Amino acid sequence: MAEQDLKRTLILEAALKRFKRFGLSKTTMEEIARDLAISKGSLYYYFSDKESIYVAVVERMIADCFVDMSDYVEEAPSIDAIMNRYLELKEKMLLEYHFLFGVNEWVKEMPSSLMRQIKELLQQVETAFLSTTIKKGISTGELCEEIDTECIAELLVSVLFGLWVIWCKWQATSFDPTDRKGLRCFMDREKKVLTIFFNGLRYRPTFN
Amino acid sequence: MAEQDLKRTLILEAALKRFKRFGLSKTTMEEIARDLAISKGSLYYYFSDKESIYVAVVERMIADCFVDMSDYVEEAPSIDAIMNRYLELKEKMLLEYHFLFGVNEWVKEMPSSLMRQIKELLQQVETAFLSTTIKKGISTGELCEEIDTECIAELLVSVLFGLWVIWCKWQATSFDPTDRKGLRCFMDREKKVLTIFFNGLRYRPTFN
DNA sequence: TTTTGACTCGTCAAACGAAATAGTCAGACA
DNA sequence: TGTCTGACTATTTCGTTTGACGAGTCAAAA
Repeated sequence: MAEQDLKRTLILEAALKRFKRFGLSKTTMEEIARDLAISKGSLYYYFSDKESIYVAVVERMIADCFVDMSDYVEEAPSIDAIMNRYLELKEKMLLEYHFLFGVNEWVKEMPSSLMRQIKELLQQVETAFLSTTIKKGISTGELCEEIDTECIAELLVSVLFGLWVIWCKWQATSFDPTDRKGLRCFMDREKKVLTIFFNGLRYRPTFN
Repeated sequence: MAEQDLKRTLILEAALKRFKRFGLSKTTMEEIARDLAISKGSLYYYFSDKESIYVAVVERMIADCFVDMSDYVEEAPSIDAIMNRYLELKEKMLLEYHFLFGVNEWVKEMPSSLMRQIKELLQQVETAFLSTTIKKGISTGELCEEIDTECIAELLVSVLFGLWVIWCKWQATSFDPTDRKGLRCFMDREKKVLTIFFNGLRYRPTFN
C-alpha cells in the first residue's frame, strides 16, 4: 500500500517535469513511462487515465504553493504585507508553471471541460486565500466590517483572472513566460489593481 | 460631393443593419449591395474594401453612443450618477451591438489585426471618458487629488474589459446576448467592481 | 462620373487518409 | 495475488486535398 503511494508519487513527479516544460497535450504517456523506465501499461495500473494524472499533478502543485501563503496570512503584520508576498508567489508561479496550466490553450480556444475544472480549482483556492485575507483585515480593523467576504473575494479573483487573460491574449503576439520585462509590467498592473481594490474596501462600502 | 457623402451614409446604414445581426464575417458585400438594390461593384466605388466599411460603421456607432455620455459628465451631480448612466449605456450596447463587435471571435481565436484595431478604438474612447470622469471627481473633491488620471483610467478599462472577456469565455457555454438574466448578473459584477474601485480612489492612494 | 456584372484569385471549411497517441488486455513473472 | 509488459485496438489529431464561396478588379455601359 505505502509502496503503491510511493510509486504514484514517482509517477506524478515525472509527469510534472514533462507537463511543466511541454504542457498537457505535448507530453505523451509513452514519454512519462520512458522517463521512469517502465512501460506505458504500468501507468494505467496506477492511474485510470492521462487526465487524472494531470489533475493530480496540478492539485499537488497548487497545494504546495498555497500552503506557505495560508500560514503567512496568520502571522502577517498587515494586508499590504500579505499582498506583496502574494504577488511574489504569483510571479514565480506564472514564470514556472505557465505551460503546466496550458495557459496558451485557455487563451485561444473555447475551454475544454478539463480546463474548466483546473480553472475552477485554481480560483477556488485563490478565493479561499483572499477570503481569509479579507477576514483578517476586518479583524485587525484595516478593512470595513460590512463586507460580504466570499462574494468580494470571488469578484477580486475574477478581476485578476480577467486582467491576466487579456494580458496574454492582447498584449504580446503570444505570451512569452520568459519575457521578464513583460511579466514585470503585468505584475505592476496587478499590484495597482490590488492596492486600489483593497483601498476601496477600507471604508464606505456603498455597494449593496 | 454632398451627393457622395449621402451615398456613403446610406451604405453605412445598410451595413450596420447587417453587421449588427450577423457580424463581420457572416455578412457579404453582395448582401449589403442587394439591400441597397445596387451592385457589389458600386460599393467598391465608395469604399476601398470591406474592412473600411466595417471600421467606419463601428466608428459611427461608438461616436453616437459616447456623445451623450460626454455631455452628461459635465452636468452630472456625482460620480455615482455618472457610473449609473454609464452602466445603463453599456448594458444597452452589449445587448444591441454584441455581434457588430464580433465578440464571439475575440473570445475564441487569436485576435486579428483588425480586431485589435477595433478593440483599441473602443478602449481609447472608454479611457477618455473615464479619464474625464475621474478629473471631474477630483475637481469636485470626491476623489483623491494625487491620482495619475490617464494611467488609472486605462487600468480600469483593462479591468472591465477583462471581466467581460472571462464572462463571455467561461460563464456560459457560449455567450448569449439575449440572455437578459445572465447579462443582468454580469452588469451587477461590473457595478460592484466600479463601486469598489472608485471607492478606492477616494482617499489614501498608497500605490506609487 | 457613376454603375454594372462577369471575371479572377485567395480563403476557408468539409472530407479524408495517415500518423500519432490514448487506452485495453491476456499473459508473464515474482 | 499483486505488479508489470508489449502487442493490440480505438480514438484523436494532423496534414492534404478539394470545392465553394466571397472579396476585390475591370472593361464597358449608362
